[in-house]
Amino acid sequence: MSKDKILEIHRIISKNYKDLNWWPVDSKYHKKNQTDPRFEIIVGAILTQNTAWSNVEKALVNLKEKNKLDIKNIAKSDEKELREMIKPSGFFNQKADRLKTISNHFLERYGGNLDNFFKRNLKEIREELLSLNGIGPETADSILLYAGEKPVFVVDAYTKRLCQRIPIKVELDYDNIQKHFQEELSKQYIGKELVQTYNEFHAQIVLLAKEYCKKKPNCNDCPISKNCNELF
DNA sequence: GTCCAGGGCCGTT
DNA sequence: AACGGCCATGGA
Repeated sequence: MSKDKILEIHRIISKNYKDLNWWPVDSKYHKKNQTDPRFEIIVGAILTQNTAWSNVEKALVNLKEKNKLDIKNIAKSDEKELREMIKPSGFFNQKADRLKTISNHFLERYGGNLDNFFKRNLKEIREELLSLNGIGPETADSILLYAGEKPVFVVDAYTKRLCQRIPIKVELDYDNIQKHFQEELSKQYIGKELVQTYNEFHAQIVLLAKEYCKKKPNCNDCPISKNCNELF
């Protein structure tokens, strides 16, 4: 077996999971209300922290009903009301704080214009996101990749579990896993294609992990079982 | 009733 | 630096 299996695994699961409409946003809503669809992704990235997406969707519906999928409107909204709206997504007290924090940040530093934020240097804006209370590495990178279309690979609990079972030969902490994926994938892709590959591959890993590489794994029929040392 | 979900923070070792 | 407890809802 080759010393790293990332590219091979990517090749295989790309066949199984195609044309993923990952991180869908409500374009109609944003068109009608003249809001920035990237902010919906940012809100979703915070709301989905350790939370099922189905619960996040309920919160997003509530936010849309009151036109809160907007930086200024969250920044000036009543926090109690905000908590109520995002309640279905769980951890609603801290998440309301986090939405406030990031909205205030974008409003104060960038006049609420995300172009002004995203056009800056990648390392700088990643550090800036990480400096905000409630924005850790996965949330920051989800924002950078899915909202900012930056070449950043998102590592989540699914990715870690997969790496542990395959296994890959790097320490299983966030930075090392990310570095490994980025080194391997950037051998094959550059520029916009690389961004698109990071985007889809993360989504593909989530689907694979939900279907097969679950906590209680389903190795039967798993498309990458031959590339994996784990056998259940 | 139990387990789990597209994490992150904080306090204790 | 590493680890455990905590945050909370809703679906399986």
